[in-house]
Amino acid sequence: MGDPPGRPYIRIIIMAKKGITPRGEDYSQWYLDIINQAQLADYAPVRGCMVIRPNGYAIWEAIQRELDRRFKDTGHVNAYFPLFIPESFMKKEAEHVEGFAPECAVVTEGGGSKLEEKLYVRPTSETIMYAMYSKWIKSWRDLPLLINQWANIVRWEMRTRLFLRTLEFLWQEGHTAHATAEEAEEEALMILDLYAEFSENVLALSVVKGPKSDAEKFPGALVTYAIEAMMQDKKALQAGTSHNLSDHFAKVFDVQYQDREEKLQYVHQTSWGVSTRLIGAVIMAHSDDDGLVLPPKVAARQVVIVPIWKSDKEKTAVCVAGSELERDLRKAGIRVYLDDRDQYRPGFKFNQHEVEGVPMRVEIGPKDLEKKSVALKRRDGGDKIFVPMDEAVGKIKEQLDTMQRDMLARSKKFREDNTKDIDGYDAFREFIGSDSGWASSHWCGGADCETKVKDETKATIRVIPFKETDTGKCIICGKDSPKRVIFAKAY
RNA sequence: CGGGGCGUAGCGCAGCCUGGCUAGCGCGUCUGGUUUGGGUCCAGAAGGUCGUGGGUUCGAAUCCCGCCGCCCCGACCA
Repeated sequence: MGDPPGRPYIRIIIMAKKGITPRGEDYSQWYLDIINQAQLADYAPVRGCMVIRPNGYAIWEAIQRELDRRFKDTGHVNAYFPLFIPESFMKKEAEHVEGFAPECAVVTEGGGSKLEEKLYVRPTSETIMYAMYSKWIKSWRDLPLLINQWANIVRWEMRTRLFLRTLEFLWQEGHTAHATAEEAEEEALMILDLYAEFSENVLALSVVKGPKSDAEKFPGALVTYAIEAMMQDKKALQAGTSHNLSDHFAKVFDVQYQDREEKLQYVHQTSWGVSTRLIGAVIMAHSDDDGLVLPPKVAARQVVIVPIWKSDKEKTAVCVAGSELERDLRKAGIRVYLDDRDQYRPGFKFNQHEVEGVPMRVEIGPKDLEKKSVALKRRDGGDKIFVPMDEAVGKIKEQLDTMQRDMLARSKKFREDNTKDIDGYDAFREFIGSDSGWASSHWCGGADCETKVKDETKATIRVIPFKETDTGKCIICGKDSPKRVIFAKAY
């Protein structure tokens, strides 16, 4: 990998601690160091592909668990569609093919001979799913159809980055069909809210909701809604999207139903997804120079108990106390691990669990036994606190809840503090050019103005916040603007 | 695809400029002992087609040419 230019000496000294480059020195190296040190992922033998290691996959499992429950609660069911999509399917919807063709992997051979029709490895599953929907949907009684699938997909990206952009990634894609345009719009917005609620309450990631500009919308959609989050380097990261597809795909895949008046109607559809990119978002939003910091709700291990001893007699005593606490915590529904490995010293364990982002550490040593107390340390900062042994479970639970809330509050404050109303194009260029955060600025809605900003500053319109209401003048062309939009550099 | 960097033990690197005899170092791993409230210490051990193909040379990790791969930055994108 090599040293970055300049200051090699300083880097060695700073890095000596845990092999993590400080954020302030090199943000993207810091991100990679966290992933490496916390053993979240590793590079695969194929360019642009990654192996998600157990520590990283556990985060994905938590995301799946939380989201899947929410999908089921709102009436959706899971299914699985094929990885391969016939070329002809991909080419049916004009915008869709134009948007995805350049980044598709295509299979031309199978079983030793050339295929009659090429097979696309799915970059998303609209086409193959809707070909099936066409068979399944005949009557208004078949609607709405609310299907989700957990799958892997492939997009042949030029430049990749662990979790944020890899050739293959894991995601969920929901695909629904409705009788009316209103119902489809309602579904798209309901899912957007679901994503936002999940993002804030589970990932502790504050987000801004709203539609995308036409330039940023999904190929084939009528409108794309998104939730956008701010990373610690003040760049934006799209954390989830929900599309109202209108009847665009229904028309090309002939998804029609007979309504109550016996008339044939096209369905109105939505699709929506979040991916393993969210793991990257969690890492970048919360972690620090000492390693990974995870919100308790996505941590595989929420609490680690580290017993401390000198003699064998002490060892027995603290381990008994430790396993009793472990049992009680587990009974209280907390994911806990008693780290009684005797080949490592406590200091080593402290560091390891900090690097790996375990939200809370509990220390039990001879002094604690004497005082009938335990020491608690939150991963997101603060001093060690001592609590009576018989109150430990309640206190730990309370601390984890507080930590979850504090992390969201910090995420929200950071985003708000670094989002500024910017008026005037000179001020805007200065603001974006100095990587100062998100610019909330007026935009007339014109594609030309949007393109100009992108070409000249690298910033794009991330989202058109629902919240904004005040009118003004477009910072680029000076024409009337209906509302402020968020401009930012993005991942 | 453009710019930059790198490829030597599981990982991180030195050695290359100025060719030479047995290719080193740190971490990790293994064995034994010692330690345990913030990354213990000591002793010993295992582990390498120097990315790959060719060339120059008495001799190549080192010089020359080709190829492959990976990482970082940019254009494209969840």
